Amino acid sequence: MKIIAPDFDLEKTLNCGQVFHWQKIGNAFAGTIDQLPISVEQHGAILKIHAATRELDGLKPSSSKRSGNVEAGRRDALERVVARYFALDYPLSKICAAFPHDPVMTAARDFCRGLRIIRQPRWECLATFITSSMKQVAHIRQISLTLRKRYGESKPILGHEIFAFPSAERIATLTEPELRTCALGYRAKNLLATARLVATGDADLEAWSKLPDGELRARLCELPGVGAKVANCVMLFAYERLRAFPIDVWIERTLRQHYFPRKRKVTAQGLREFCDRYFGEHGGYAQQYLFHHARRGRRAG
DNA sequence: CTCCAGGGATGAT
DNA sequence: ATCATCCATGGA
Repeated sequence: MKIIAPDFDLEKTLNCGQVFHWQKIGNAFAGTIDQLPISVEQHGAILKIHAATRELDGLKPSSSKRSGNVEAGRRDALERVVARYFALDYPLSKICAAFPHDPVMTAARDFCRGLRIIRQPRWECLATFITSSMKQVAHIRQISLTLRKRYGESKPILGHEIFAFPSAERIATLTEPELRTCALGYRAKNLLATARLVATGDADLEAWSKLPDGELRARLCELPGVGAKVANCVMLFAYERLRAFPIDVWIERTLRQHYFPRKRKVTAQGLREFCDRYFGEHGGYAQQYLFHHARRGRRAG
């Protein structure tokens, strides 16, 4: 099926470092939206979507009455799932127009046109970013793939086998030595401990969605392996908190270089306060644009 | 080979 | 409150 996706760049959205499991197959990207395996191919403002029919029947039925047309119901459900995941309902042009008007931000905005912050499943996003500490994007992708292949559910799409991210309950059944064989290193202990908290319900990721930003960040930071940076990533990518501003080594380098040139003695706390004040309501979006531009903006390839 | 990566926890100033 | 160190692993 096809859906219209204005102000959207699929490749930038999936390769900007916010999500780590989508695989390029020909001109399409294959992956899962939570448990649903799909492939997506972009042609201008049109997205061509493929999904297995039997998987669609597990989706919630449409609220609009379609007079018992099963096929139409499936298409409607699939369109809603895809549009929600890629956040096609967000007014991207307005968000970008509200960015600060400085040369650095303008260059990033031009480079990242069509990049959207997507709505990721909470546990999947949290678990992935726990494994991200001091890792390059390429290796985070490799860890995600290994976890999915070993402990996730297999889902065929377009003749390829892809895998859903394993549940917290599944991870919680493992031992630390088992997890370490997925090349997680010291992060295995944190992932396992957090999986157990989520599996038992002591950490209720869904209920936390009702908390204000400060309390949500505090709850996330109580989890093993989650500090301010990972918490802000999860808030931005899985809780729709567009103000959350993750500061990693790339962003810190960019900020110091372009916004505080020739100035020593800018503390981490000082940077934090500057980001909150200067980038404001959609700071997370601005951050992601700066991040992607800094990483991929002027590379050789 | 060396350097570094979407950091966090802990302990010492 | 800020700084130093350690933690595993692999890409560049």
